[in-house]
Amino acid sequence: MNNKKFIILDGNSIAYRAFYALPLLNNASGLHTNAVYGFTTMLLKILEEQKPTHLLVAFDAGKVVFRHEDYQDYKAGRARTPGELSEQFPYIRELLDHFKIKHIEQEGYEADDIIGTLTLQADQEAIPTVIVTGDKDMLQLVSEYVQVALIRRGISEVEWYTPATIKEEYGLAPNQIIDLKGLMGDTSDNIPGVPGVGEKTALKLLHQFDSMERVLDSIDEVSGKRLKENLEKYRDDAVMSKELATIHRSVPIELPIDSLLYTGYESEEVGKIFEKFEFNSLMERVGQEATVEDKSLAEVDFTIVTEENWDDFETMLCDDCCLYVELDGTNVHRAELIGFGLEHDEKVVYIPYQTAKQWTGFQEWLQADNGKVVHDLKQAKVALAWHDLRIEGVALDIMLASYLINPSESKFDLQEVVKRASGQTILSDEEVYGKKAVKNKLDAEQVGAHVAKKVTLIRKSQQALSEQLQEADMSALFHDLEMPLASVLAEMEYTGINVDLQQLKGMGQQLEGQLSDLTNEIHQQAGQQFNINSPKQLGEILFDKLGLPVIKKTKTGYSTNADVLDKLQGQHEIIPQILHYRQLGKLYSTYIEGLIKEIHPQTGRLHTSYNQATTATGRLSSVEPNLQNIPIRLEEGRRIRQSFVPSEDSWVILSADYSQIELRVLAHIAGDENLVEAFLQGADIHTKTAMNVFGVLADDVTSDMRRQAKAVNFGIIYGISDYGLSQNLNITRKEAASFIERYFDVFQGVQEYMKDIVEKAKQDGYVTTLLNRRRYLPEITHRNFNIRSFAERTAMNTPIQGSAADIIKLAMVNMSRALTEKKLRSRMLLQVHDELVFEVPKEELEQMKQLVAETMEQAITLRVPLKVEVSWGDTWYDTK
DNA sequence: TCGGTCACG
DNA sequence: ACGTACGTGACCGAA
Repeated sequence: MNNKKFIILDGNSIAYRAFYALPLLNNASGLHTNAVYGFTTMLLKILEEQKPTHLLVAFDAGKVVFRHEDYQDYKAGRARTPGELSEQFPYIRELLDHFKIKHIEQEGYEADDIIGTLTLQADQEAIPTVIVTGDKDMLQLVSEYVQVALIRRGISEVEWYTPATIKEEYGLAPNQIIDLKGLMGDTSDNIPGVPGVGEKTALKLLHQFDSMERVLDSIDEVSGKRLKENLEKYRDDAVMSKELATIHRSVPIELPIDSLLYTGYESEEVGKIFEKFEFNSLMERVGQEATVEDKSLAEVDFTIVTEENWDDFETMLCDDCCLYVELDGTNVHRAELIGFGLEHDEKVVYIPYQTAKQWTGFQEWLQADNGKVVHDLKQAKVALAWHDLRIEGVALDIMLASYLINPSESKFDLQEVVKRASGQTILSDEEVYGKKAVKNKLDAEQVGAHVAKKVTLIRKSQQALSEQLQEADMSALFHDLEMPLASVLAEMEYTGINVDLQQLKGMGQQLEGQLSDLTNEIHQQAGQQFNINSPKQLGEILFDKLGLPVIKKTKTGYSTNADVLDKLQGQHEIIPQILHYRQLGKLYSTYIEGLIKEIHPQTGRLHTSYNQATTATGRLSSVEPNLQNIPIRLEEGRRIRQSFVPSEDSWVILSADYSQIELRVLAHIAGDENLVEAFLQGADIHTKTAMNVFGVLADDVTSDMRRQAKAVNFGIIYGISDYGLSQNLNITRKEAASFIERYFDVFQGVQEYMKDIVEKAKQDGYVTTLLNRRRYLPEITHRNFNIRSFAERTAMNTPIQGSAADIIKLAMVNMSRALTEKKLRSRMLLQVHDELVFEVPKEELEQMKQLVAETMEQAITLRVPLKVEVSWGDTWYDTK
């Protein structure tokens, strides 16, 4: 019986991981703490989850490591440890001392070798042991008693390795990991390996021959001429690489595992060091109180307005008020109105809905043009509309202001917005009302107290937000675009779009039949019943039972997405059936059942909610239901649109979409001569691109060339990478790179733009759209290549996507005004990023076709014309 | 609650 | 040190 648990941490490796995964944190005295912080969170996780009885942290010694004696270039390729990291090592040791955790470094040896030596002891003494590291090489030490916890995805996760999981992932035993590395090398340590041998080839060889030595002894039997030559030629490198990769397990240290007994830390001691590093957020985890300032707002004095006393408050109904509308329920179209919070000159009242319904003075004030300040104007407008109330005259919506100031924030509910603007906090609705919204059941006193705080904080946030808008030069964008748009959207949402329920149900029945047939056939072909909707079960059928080749893996197992299944086409008759099943299943669950559930009981229509403060680029999004992703690309799905119909007889659906708006915006912003010229000529842009990229005349552009050119154009908009394009087109990276090169040869202005915008983002820390919408990109200077690259692509894409969003928003505001001015009965119903959908009485059709096209095309003047295509029909499906 | 998948621009 | 196109939301199964 052995109830010991020995954990050994690879100190350098964890610190490295933490350093590169986290932004450079500073404490008040300017000390960098990100590696220390990351190390600490990992340590706490280990202590809490694993409860080790014995514990040690091993570090590399700062001096020459013995491997250098064999191979001068060992680790030469690796960038020198940055000063910001090396200065943190002493602090990590100090931290460990406060935790009373032993740590060790041994002159001339790496942490690997110390760990190798100690785990050998653990093996011999049969002590269950875990190595915590970010270094895959350590997998060679795995055994019956020794597991590796490999740090993944930054530092947020660990993946556990036992002999069985290594077998599963690589088909190798732990000691073959060094053969693998000998053959394939490791660029990060500058271990050469054999040129042309990557992980795939190395694994194939090892599966066939078992060890690197056997591979080298049997080169004759290896398939592939080039491979044979390389193995022969770089034989010595392979041998040396394997030696370099081998962890030495006989470091001369006298350190019995029994001496590493860990009896835990003293909360107070650890608290002291956390205080030094300012790890406030971790205090509670070690049993110390976090010394955070109390920023919560004190109780606010308020009065509940009733029929008896409302005369006393008439004077508050004036020009300088903050207003908050309290709802019960999350869906605004089904929500109950609870009451109103009103603030003027530091006086606060709470007006229960019942009172508001009676108080005509208040209702008149609601509609008056008196410069109210609110949070979420659109929500207020829609909720009030459902209760036959109207609100007008709002000058400032603090939610929208906060969104413009930084659209990348994750939340814009009142609590978060006011916290950012004023620094003050109040309880969340959930904390006040409990999990389910049951505000009706709380008395007016309790609800009033909460609402009074909310409206008080709107006031406290107002000024800071206005100033920040001004400083960022976004006042015009705010007042002339986003604020009016909120009202336009409110009307669209409240209007809703009519659906033909019978039509939907009919399609549903048809789909049910097809799905059940498909299910039977798939089960038959699989030879057993299983849940086709479960990627896990499907993976087991396809790859374990039917033995199809594994194309891609996910974190949790086999990948079975459409890309993968496409590559398996032709290998088994089950594949096309599964693809078909997936397609129909999606239609049924999301677009038949899903939409039917959302039909409003009172109107029989679909009332979506647009989120005006969600996307980082300035686009809208649509929820409950999402009407911005109704199928169109495949005919079977497209028919869903047949159930989107006008709400009155002899009306039609009219749809207008911008043609190539993003590429036109790019042409304008980049000022690229060729691209501008192409649009001025009215050319088919994808054909034009194909001509340039493939160097052929218009008549010689094949449909396949056009398809590839189209993908290149998309790639350009997304911030192109050769890898991304190669994935999309299923071509090699080299081919993709050459497409891109030829594109940039022709469209040099575009290339210039891409370079400049990234440079500008680095300078300013943000990028902007045509209407000065801003998106911050702090990660554009990140040390981690991936994170930085992502920010660079975002810098290229956001001005394009965001400007297109600006333009259609502008068109919507103008269109709404035009409808009112011209007293038209037509209604704007939906926005789908580059498309507007209306319902139109036939008498207005001719006028509307003109008006919509003109309004959208003239929304803004660019170096290139904007083009709008208008179509109409009896259903949304027929607008093509 | 999270990850995989898939619908849209 | 190290994986990828940009921006979303809904549904399902598995934990």
